[in-house]
Amino acid sequence: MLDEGRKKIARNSLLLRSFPGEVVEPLLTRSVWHSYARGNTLFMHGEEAYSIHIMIDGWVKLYRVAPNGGETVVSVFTKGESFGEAVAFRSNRYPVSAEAVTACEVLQIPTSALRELMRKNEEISELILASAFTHLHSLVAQLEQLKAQTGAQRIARFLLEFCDGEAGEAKIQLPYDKVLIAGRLGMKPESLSRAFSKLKKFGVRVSGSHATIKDVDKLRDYSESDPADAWHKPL
Amino acid sequence: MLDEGRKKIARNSLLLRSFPGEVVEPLLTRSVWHSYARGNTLFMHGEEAYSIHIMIDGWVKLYRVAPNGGETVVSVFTKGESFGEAVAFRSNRYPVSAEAVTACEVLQIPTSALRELMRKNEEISELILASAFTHLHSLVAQLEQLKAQTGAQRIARFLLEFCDGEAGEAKIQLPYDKVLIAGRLGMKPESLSRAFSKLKKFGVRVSGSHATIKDVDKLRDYSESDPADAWHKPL
DNA sequence: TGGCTTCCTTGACTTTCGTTAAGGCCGGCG
DNA sequence: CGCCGGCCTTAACGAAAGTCAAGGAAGCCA
Repeated sequence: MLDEGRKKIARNSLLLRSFPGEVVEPLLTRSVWHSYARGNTLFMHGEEAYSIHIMIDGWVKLYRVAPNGGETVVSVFTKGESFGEAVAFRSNRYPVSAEAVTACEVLQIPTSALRELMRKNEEISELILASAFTHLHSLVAQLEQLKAQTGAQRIARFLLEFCDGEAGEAKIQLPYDKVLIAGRLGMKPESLSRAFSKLKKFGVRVSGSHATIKDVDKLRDYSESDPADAWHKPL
Repeated sequence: MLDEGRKKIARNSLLLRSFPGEVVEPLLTRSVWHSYARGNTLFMHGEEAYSIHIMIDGWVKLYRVAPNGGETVVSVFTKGESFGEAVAFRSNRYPVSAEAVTACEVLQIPTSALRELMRKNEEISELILASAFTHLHSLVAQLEQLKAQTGAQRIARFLLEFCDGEAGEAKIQLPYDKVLIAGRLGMKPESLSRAFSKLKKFGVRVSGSHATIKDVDKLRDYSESDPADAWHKPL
């Protein structure tokens, strides 16, 4: 069941922490707890959605498989994040599939419980929509990056997301394996490798799942520069 | 003001036609009518959103400008479609900019009117969210296409969207200029040209803003095939 | 320890696409 | 009519990324 540590993470999740305090406990009571081993499927594209998902631990990827067999990673979630809010409103079908990429623990709130709550508490609708809007927003950002930046720049940006506010040197733990990072950034693992080596001359070292950035600001400059200009940047 | 023809289009728009009949008229009365010349800006990225937009005529593009200056077309809307629903819930800022790509007419419903309505009528929240969800869905589809398909395949799919259900031969009017089509599909105009000529051997002719497809099903096959296999497809 | 798998990297080759530059088509206008 | 300016196409080149194939490093298990 739900032990206190897990409950605490759930209460602090991006979605629930904006909820008025008195509604959270009843929601948790009605929620379902699930553990998944690496490689397990949470749900498939086209399935009907009965719950929204809050990550307690581990990593989950949302992906689609194109008619031609190519897999597209849409997003990757971890502790405190949530997905499936948009389908919670109407009984709807998932537009993507979800798979555990590490062992993970997920809290699942039945949409029925949420809808009931929405009816009693007007504010909840807006909060849930705000989450959906955040996802929409991040998809737009992803589109932009994919169209306007080179692979190496996308990785740079990806790395920078993990050093919050730090300046100068930063050490980073890569959160999941490189095949998935490549997928998330829209390229093949081979291209990822090559892109990493390009970043060496901007002060990035990678070994195993550990990366170090010599100068965060310099890397940020690079990640926002025009690809066409990148070659004549001073080192 | 709102003449009857325009009102009719508005009432039949994807958003409003799902609304209960009695609430539509008051909404229209509180709405604002706008005409834009080609090239005019409806709103800019970062501006605060006071209304949602329903297209009555013409075409509007939503786009973002990356820090490095590159423009990304996020989506393109025409008659009967609407955008900006997601920001209507909370007073929020637009995540994209909007520009008229042809002369166009737009109906703008103040978010205040909608919110008032949402409070009175529980169902409306869900309907608006359904719209937002549709957009989210189409962004996911766009991501997938961008990552998993070649330029020529994306154009094929784009063309196929305009021949609804037809089989065999189809004639299509390209809706806007090729620079914008290229942007919408994530490529440069030159690449679009080249891709069009690749499609010749799949029975696609383009001249000016007019295109003909000899065999819709064959083109659909091509658009869904694995890029790696495409070359040994029988003609 | 040795064999095995999994994950990652490298290299050579090919395709795709952006870049640059040049030229064609066409409609407006003097 | 002839000139001009958009808009589109073509070609030549180079950069970026996918494909194919080989090999290295780390971990697991007997």
